[in-house]
Amino acid sequence: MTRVIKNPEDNAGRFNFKDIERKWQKKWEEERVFEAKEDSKKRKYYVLEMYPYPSASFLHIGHVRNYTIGDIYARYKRMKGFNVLYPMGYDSFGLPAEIAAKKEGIHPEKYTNNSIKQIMVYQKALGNSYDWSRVIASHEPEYYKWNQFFFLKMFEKGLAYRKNAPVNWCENCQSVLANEESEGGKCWRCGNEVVQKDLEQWFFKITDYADRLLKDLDKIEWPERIKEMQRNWIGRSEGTLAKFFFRDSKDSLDIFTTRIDTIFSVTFLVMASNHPRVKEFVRNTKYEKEYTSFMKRLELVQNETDKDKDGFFTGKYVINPATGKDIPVYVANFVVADYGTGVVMADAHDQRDYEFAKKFNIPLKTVLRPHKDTRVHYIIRSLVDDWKSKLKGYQWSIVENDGVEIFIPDNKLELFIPLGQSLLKKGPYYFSTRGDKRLIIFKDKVFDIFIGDNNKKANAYGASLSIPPKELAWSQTYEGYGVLYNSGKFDGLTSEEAIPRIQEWLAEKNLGRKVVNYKIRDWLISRQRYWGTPIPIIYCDKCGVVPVPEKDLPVLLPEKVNFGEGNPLSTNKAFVKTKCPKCNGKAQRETDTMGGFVDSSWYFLRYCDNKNKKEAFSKDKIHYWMPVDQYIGGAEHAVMHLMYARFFVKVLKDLGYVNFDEPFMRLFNQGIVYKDGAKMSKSKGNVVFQTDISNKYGIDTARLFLMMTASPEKQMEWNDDGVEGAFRIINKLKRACGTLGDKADAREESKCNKMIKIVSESIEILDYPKAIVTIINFIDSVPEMSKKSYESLLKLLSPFIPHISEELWEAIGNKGFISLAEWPKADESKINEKFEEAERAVNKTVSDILNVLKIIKEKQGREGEKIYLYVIPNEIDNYNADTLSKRVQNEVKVFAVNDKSKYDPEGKAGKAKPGKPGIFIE
RNA sequence: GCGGGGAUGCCGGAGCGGUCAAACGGGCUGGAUUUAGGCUCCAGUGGCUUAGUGCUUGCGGAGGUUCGAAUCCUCUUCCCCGCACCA
Repeated sequence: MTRVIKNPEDNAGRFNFKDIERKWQKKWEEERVFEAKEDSKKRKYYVLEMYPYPSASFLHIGHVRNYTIGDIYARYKRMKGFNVLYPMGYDSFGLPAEIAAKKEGIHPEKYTNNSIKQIMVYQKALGNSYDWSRVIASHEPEYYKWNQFFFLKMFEKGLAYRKNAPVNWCENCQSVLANEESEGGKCWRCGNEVVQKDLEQWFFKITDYADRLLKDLDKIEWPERIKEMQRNWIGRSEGTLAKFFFRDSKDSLDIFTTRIDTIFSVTFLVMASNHPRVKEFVRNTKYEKEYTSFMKRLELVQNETDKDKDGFFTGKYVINPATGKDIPVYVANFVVADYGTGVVMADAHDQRDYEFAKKFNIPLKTVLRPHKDTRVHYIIRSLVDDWKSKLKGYQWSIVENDGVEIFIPDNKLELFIPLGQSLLKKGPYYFSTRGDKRLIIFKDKVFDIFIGDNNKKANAYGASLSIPPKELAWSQTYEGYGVLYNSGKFDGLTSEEAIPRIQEWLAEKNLGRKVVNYKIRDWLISRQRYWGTPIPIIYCDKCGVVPVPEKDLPVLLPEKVNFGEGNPLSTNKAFVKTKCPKCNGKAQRETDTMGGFVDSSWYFLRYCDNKNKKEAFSKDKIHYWMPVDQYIGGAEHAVMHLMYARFFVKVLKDLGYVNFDEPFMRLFNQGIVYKDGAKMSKSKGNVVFQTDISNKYGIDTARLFLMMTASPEKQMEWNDDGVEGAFRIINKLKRACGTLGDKADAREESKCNKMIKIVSESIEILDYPKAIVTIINFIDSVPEMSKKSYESLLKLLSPFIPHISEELWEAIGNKGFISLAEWPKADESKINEKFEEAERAVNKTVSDILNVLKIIKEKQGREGEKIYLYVIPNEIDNYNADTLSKRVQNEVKVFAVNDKSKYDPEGKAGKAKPGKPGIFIE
């Protein structure tokens, strides 16, 4: 399967990749080429990759790809003259270290330090241009001290608080999880089922920032899908809070709805089963039995998608504030306790409510029909001689001589069928509506039709559409906006008009108000694990919850704890037992630690000032470097790290520590590297290691291959064979080095400048494959280039293949690092498209000649004879004549007629006349 | 169900209204060089065909807009990703 080149280094002609890599990596380090210094005169650029978890003691080519994407950008910007900050560090707190500790009997700290040491060796072998003097690791007290510091600041402001709440618990990890970490009911880390538990936990009040987190998304250049995920997660919706009072009581149930326009339709309420008041309602009533059996049923189907509607009557009645009528309160399995108030008003204009009502025989009342102006128009494309008979049983009338308007009483839906001349061609035909996605058929007939939002458009599309027949059913609910009826004084209003009016009306009566609701929940930061930042809180028997005074920070993570006996920190008595900072009395420390996403919420700030002992970072340095200009990382953090970090920065701004709103101005999501159709993983055994490739071909080859094969944002399939292509390109580059000329001709200059232009533009937007392809094309089309072009070429390539570029840069007599050389500028005045045209002409001529040859040889049997070929000098200059000769393997002599003597000293060509093409055969 | 992204040769992928669909890489076929292999170089690689610088198709499917569409519009099928009974 894998083709192995025996000694690639021999083939490369004296290249010894390993030596070259070591040589330049050493030089870069010794001369501190990539260390960033604040310099107010220089424009800064901050490139950052999400800092890795140092668990793996190896790097696979997926890692290599991720790091290379950032390195290329950093190197490019550096050569462009920016003061580049490009750091690396480690997200070193977390569960894997603890698991390894348990398994192998190594202390997590030792395990982590070893891992970091190991991964650093591999990372350094990549030759990336990191500023290694700024390394940070979040498990170090110098780092996590500031987690505690910021926690205390947030505690002061009420942004960190403790509450008892139902939380996500992962049995496997033995810890709670944040909402964001529970992915579809599974633990994000281990995939274990997440269960609900009521626990007292620490939260950060991210909900206070929901609106800003949403609005500021417009300020940043992120992939749309990530922004969209965040928007969905924040889940802002404007609606109404309405009060439903109990009969003869001052007590009420609050509901949240976005569709207060349907309030007159509300004939019952539904509550979430775990709503705190449900138990109270049914206690000691005949409904308690129903409750118990429902809860049992619920558990059984908990993890099924598409559950049937289920629930029970609570025995309570409330008053519909609009109609004044008594309506029953049910518990239903489709109501989410977490969203809104956990109580929903139910009516005839919601599919779920409708189904529920049918099942429990609750009466329904419709109050909405579709808008006049959103009336659905149809075209029948078929020839319907008997169309009138099709409409039998429906109420219909001809409108304005060009259509049929049909009224279906049950559904309050009007259909409009224009009868233009473009219709009535061929069958079959059926009806469907757009917008609310409902489809309608006439009896059992199927109509081939198209829907437009107005008559004219429907006509325009009409002839073109064909919708395949389906078994269609008309759902009984109309869920869209429409026109109100059965709604008292609001009759005749559209939904859009009615919503604010009803809100006002309810507000006047103190029965409701306009509200904005968010889906996002507060960020649960407590973890019942050892390997994390201790939460700096003390519980005093007298004073209650007391923050650890700043001067006592950091609260060090105790070295000795027992694993497997619940919360590890609680097993260290000396740690737990402490004195109250306020009253000096007996007190206990908090034994939960902070989740790792706290660490990663501000690490990018610490890079700017990683050695600061007095503060987390100095303002001056932060304000010089921040925000991160280009952030690179996986999409899996869309609503976790990327949300938390944004929140954290906003908090820090409000606390006066930073002066910007957003941490990452541009975000880039790299794609995943697959092998044999699956994500690389040790357990699947489909891992291609960094060293597999770098030992054989050198790390530069691996980089080049990874970058040229697929756009960085795309997922890619690793293919061993493909590496050789990249390897050949490097060899070609090396060969070109041996034939450098003094001066470039106009053609070369044109091509070179064009290359510079395209490559620069492509790298700028991280379109690396395009940049590489452009460079390859240049090498192929100018095999013997001038030294100047070659130097430009090397510079353009150096971000991709830094070691080899340095080596060749030195080999052709340059001093200093190409890594610090100035990025070439394209001189657009030198670019001339006529050279491209000439090339096209050559290509065409080549195939012509080969065809002619074929004819002569095969058809005329004149093999072995000497053939002279003349071409028009305007189109083919001497360079291209040479190329032509080469490409047709010297079987044919090709030359420009205006330079006959040079190519035809014997005068054999004789009669060729300039300006006239011809083939002369001797 | 909702939202986002896709579908192009044997494969990975360019092109994103016209001047050239398939750049570039891999694979395959033939040739040159070579003791042989590798490396390197050249040509071919959607289909049809009588030699062609010719014809004809062809960018998931159907239809439309346009003088002209892989590219824009409509619908449809399938795939990937996210959210999911969010009122």
